[in-house]
Amino acid sequence: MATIKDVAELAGVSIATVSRVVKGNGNVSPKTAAKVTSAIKQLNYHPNALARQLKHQCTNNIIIIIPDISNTFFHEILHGIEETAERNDMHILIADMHNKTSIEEYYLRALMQKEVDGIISFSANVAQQLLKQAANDFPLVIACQYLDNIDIPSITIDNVAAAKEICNHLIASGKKNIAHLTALPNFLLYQDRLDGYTASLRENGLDFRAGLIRYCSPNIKSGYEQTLSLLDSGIYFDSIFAAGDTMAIGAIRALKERGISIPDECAVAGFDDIEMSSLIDPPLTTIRQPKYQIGCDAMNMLISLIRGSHIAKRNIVAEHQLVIRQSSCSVN
Amino acid sequence: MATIKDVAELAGVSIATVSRVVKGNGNVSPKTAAKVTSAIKQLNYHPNALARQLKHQCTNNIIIIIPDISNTFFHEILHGIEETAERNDMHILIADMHNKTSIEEYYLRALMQKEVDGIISFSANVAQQLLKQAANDFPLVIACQYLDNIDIPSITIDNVAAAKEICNHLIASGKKNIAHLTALPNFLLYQDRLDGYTASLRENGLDFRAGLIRYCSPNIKSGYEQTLSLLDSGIYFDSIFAAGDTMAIGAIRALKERGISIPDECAVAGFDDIEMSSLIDPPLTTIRQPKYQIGCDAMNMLISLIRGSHIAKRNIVAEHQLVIRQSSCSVN
DNA sequence: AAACAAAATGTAAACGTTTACAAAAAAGAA
DNA sequence: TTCTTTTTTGTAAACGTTTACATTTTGTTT
Repeated sequence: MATIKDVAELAGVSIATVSRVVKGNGNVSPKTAAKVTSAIKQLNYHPNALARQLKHQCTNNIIIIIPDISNTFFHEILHGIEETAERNDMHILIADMHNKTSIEEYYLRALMQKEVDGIISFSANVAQQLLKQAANDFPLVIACQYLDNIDIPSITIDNVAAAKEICNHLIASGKKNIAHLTALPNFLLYQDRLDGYTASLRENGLDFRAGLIRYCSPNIKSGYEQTLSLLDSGIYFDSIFAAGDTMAIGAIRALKERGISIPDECAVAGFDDIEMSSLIDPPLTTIRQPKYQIGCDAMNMLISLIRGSHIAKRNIVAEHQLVIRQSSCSVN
Repeated sequence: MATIKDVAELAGVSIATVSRVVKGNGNVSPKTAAKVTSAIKQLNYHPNALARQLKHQCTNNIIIIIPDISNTFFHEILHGIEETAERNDMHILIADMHNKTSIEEYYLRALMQKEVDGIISFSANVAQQLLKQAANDFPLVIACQYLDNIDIPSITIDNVAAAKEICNHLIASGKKNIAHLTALPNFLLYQDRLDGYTASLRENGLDFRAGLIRYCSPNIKSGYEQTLSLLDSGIYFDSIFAAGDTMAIGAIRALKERGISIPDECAVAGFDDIEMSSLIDPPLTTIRQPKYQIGCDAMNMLISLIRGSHIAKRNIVAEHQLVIRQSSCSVN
């Protein structure tokens, strides 16, 4: 590997001059520039990024921590992030946790070690102590994750209110026995949605029945399996609220397979409004999150943090929207 | 930001000693270690990763370049990559090109500047010169992309043979008018699949008709639209071979919407065997790529390149498999 | 041709680590 | 106690850049 020194030697100039040529803007005479350029070509020289970053104390790289990249929910958010990043000359890299918290921890450490300029995390699944410490001294934004009263820059919708709203809708449609598919509550947001569900029942004078709650992994297969198991359990229900569209899609598959009519015999509602939800049969009633906008806002927030500029709001609550489709209402 | 110097000063030792304590293995007396540890805590010191990497000349980070992260085809491959990486203490980061070649170029440059230890790219959509140069001196593996006779470590299936095989299957099922949905041929692999299609026609004595070829973006929506446009064109066809499952799924949606029975009036075949393909109605006939294995192999290859060990095969051809489902055969 | 200003180049000190090597301190053996 | 050996510590030179400052070269003005 040729270094700047080799180039300087070959071109017969000082390393400072080489650096100026590489950077482009420095005052260097055309003759010298030509000599240097030729030496660079000849040696196939590439400036070392680490040395440069060390000197500049910044990398222009930022990392997005995603719990599971195959969850399509994140894709549109990523668009928003990517486009905002590009406008600001930042480069984003995605760390797929694959639901392993060790990965989140690793990159939070990388942030504190200045290996990257900032992080947007869609997980918050490590020791609160670590999160707090990272957010305190470094640019970190938590998105789509509720945090129990620690002050970290964040953006999220109001999951409790949204879940309540969609359950109220089911109840208003005449359903009184709502089953709930949720995911393991290591993510607080599933806890929030469960809270919204119970709040809705309570406010409508319905009983909470533990037998109607099923824990899934947040994917189609698991939603499918848990719905079958629910059907086999013999417990009566006339609707399903799944805390994620993937689980809801699995539920629809199971119901159809058993010949149960949707929504008449059993209505289904999801959460997130992923792309597939409007395409399946029947189209899925769900909560739409302003995904693209969340991405943009999260990135803008992070950039402000990196630049040290003032942040108007450290905790943004984005607007959600109830999207009613045929899975919950015959007449639309 | 506290540096190693600050810690050394506070603890009253040399920076070498601090370094030894941080690293963990060095010979340092318990008393000194305690002093240093306390100073580290007190100053909230985190070693600078860039300085460390500069010294070590390696980062343990490798980048995966993906054309479009929302293409589920890549997700299972990523599993293979991630698990192999973890076993080897490497950390992977995903660069989503979002189909912009500028991003691929940027990270190839990052590789040459030693910002990362290696790259696996699922794109090859920049100047061949750049690719060649990068692969020549740095650890780079191209996966799932055919490269026109340049010698770069790679792994791929035989796209021509696979496409031929699936078209032969359609023809053997009695279809004689196969439409083809393909994607813009900036990716050579689509060219390959088209070649397989034409080869199959030729070998079976059927005419190639340009009107049966439609160019899509490789996603559901575009497959849907192009199929509708094909139907509206009035050109007769009795089957569709889509060069990707997402396009095929769009095609199925369009056919169903128009009340055309699958596979009797029109058979459909895809390519890739993504998760959704076995779940839709009717299940999709397709070519399965050994995705997980491709991920493992690509990563292992890259690790060998990084370690400088000998590589048995620089160009791996993975085995594909024709998966026949109901979208092409009523009786299965 | 001398005096000056402007442009081009070089020198050397950073950036924050790691690590050979040297030196000092502690422990063990005689 | 004195001499070795072992353990612990420190010194200083890397790693490959950038950049303030000093110096030299070039060009302009008189």
